[in-house]
Amino acid sequence: MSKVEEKKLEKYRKLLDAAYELAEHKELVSISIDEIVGRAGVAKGTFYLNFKDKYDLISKIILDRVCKFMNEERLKKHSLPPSAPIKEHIELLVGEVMKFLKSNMTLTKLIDKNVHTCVNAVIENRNGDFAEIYELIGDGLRNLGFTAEEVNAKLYLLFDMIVSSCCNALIRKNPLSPDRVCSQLTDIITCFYTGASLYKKSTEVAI
Amino acid sequence: MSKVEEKKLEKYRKLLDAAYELAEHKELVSISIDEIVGRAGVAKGTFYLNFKDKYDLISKIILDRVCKFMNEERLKKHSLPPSAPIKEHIELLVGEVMKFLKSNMTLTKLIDKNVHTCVNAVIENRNGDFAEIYELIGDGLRNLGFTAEEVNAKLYLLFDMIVSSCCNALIRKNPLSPDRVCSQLTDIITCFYTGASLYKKSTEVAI
Amino acid sequence: MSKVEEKKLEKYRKLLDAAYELAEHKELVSISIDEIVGRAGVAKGTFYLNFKDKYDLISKIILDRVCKFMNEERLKKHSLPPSAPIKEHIELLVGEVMKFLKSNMTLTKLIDKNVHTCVNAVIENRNGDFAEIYELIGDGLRNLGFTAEEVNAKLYLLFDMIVSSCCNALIRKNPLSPDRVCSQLTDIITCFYTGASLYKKSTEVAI
Amino acid sequence: MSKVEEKKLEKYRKLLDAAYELAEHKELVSISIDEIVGRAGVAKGTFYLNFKDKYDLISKIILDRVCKFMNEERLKKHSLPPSAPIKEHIELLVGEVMKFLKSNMTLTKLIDKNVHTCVNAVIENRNGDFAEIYELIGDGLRNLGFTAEEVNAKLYLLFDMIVSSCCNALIRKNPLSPDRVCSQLTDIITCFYTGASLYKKSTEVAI
DNA sequence: AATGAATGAGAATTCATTCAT
DNA sequence: CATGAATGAATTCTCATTCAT
Repeated sequence: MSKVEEKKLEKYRKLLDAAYELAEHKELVSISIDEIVGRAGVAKGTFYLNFKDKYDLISKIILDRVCKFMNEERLKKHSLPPSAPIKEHIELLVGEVMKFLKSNMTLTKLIDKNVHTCVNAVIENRNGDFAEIYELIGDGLRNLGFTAEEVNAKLYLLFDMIVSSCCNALIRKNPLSPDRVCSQLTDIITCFYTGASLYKKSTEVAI
Repeated sequence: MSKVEEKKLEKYRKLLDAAYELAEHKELVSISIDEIVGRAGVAKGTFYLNFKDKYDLISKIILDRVCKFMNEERLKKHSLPPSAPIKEHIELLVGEVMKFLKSNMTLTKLIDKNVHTCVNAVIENRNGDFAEIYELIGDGLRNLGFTAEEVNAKLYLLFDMIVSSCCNALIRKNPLSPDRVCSQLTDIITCFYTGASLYKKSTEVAI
Repeated sequence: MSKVEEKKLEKYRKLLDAAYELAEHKELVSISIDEIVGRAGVAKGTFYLNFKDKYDLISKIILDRVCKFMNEERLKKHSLPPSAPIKEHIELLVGEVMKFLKSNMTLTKLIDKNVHTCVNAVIENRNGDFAEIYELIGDGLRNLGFTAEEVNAKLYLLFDMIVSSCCNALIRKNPLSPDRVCSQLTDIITCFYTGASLYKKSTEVAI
Repeated sequence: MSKVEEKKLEKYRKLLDAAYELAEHKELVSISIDEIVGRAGVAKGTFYLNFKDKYDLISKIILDRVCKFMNEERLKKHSLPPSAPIKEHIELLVGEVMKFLKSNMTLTKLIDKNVHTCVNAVIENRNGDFAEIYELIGDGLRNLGFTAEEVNAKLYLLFDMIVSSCCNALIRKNPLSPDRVCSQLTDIITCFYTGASLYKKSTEVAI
């Protein structure tokens, strides 16, 4: 990377970080571009060299942060042997998503207003440890006989429910606490999983 | 109701409707109070006599509209005998929610940005035909042995998933079409239901 | 007029005058709304209560000023008996337009960039002494046998030439001085007038 | 021309053309240098190597295009024998100016805001077929006994009227259609011409 | 000569809110 | 209660111009 390109990238990062830091104290929507560039220490025009507008910036912040999550050691460290019961894998995933969001409340507030931006970003860019656990759950469903397309659809909706419910619990606490949400989500997904296996078997039988 | 009160209420309704009609063409966030009072045909000061600010107005619009949904004939007309298989009840509910939102895209866009405002409004104010179907599904879970609190938590999360996913499908179409979302949601919830019955039984057995 | 309406009108006038005064030193296009409201001593929002934007303001300034011209005594004072030769009427009109513009260079610069706004404003709103002289010339043409529509077209084009050429002479001096333009315009229009009479006669004869 | 000079000229032309093409969709005043260099495919700094600013560019565009008009075959193709009645020469000139502008509306809009830039450019740089027809009309006036200076003044004012009125008719259509403007301009100038011959004769007699 | 990243002053416009009538 | 003129801070975004490479 040339020196010029490096400098450009540095400014991009500074803007991303400045915005995130400001979002810790105020809603990003009500933070002005002036404040962001002021904190980043760049000229106002530079903002528009990097982002179309504030909403573009928000998308890019979310993408940046969730990519980090997916490579985090945390999923690996606690990770289970692939042979562990599916319920434990679900519990691990749900629990780690919640923990991650809990320790990044600023990000959580951003995601809460942009759930689908986040879900799409995660699924389209999945990699690292997250990708592994994601595939594992998918494999289970595939083994039950669902087509690849059905598996994707189900994973998408389930992951959407996880993200949306975790954010809601952390922000509004209400009507369910984060812990309750974790256990209920695990419950629901496990029941679904169990039911799915039955459902498939009976379908097969029916045929 | 006195004549004065009637007039006041009429202005309140006019404001609500004007805002909703305007939201059909533009994002409500970017509609000014000026435009709303202009279309409603009342003075600007009158707005502040009725609402704290624009966000208060948005909440009241959502509440107003979902209350109408819950009393609609549609749920009753197609309604099944309570003895029908649970899957059919779920299918009916999911299908009718999607149909309602599809024919109220303006409302759908509002809800998409305020999912939990909507879910809370619905669950707290549930009545009419919607309440019946809601109770029916709850009864099933209760019969499986879940505590009232657990039933509420599960219904909340499931309903949140329904609303959130329907809005997403209708607005972004992507990655799943509305029809796919309906069938997948029904699938997931039915599997969950089936699994839940097994889960409970095995728990009981385990105990 | 109520007190409130009076106050509103006063602010309107203040804005019109402030803008005109500022235009004496700078091009109106490069004067900011800030400067205008600053000089007028009203709030910035008030500007937008009165004008759509700066171009709307410019049109209204031109209209305001040319209406004043049309009622000025100057045309009356020197006025000729209607029976005077047409050339003298034309000379008077051209001369007075030039004198008026010369003593209102700020207005002249505005009109130079908006010739047709001005010509339309003048012709549509003509009244006072200007209207009289305008009609007189029109009468002459009508007497020659031109239809009303033809008379209007010719007057429009001739007046357009007068305004456009006077502005050009005063601003660019070049290639013709204001005096040369006056005499040449008078010449051209008089020749046209003379020729028109011949032209019409020969047409009649031809028929 | 050296290779370097050729490349430079090519960039100059690209900028001129890019600006003109952009002006087909938007007012040139509100087109940014950024857009122009973007479309031309050159760097921003290059713009300033070629033009002082945007207004310099506009002048150069007008000059470039009207020079093309003056060499067009169209005037020659339809051209009349010099002995044809003067009215036919005027009609040809007016008609061809209108046709040219009609088929170059983008240019017409530019000229409308810069009538005198255009008129000066045309008269100072006249050549080709246009120069011929221009001289022919001038000769007629000279033969009537006007001095060279008077002829120039009259031609300037008449040509100014032609350009200004054609632009106005094409852009605002109102109050006169392009066709009406053509016939009225021909009428006015022909009447002027006829009247001028009388006028001159009577002056001579008077002397 | 050519580039294009960076600048930052500055312009237009909006809009929630107040308050005298 | 209702009105709507007035406010002016705040915000977004543009853009001509510079200058290091």
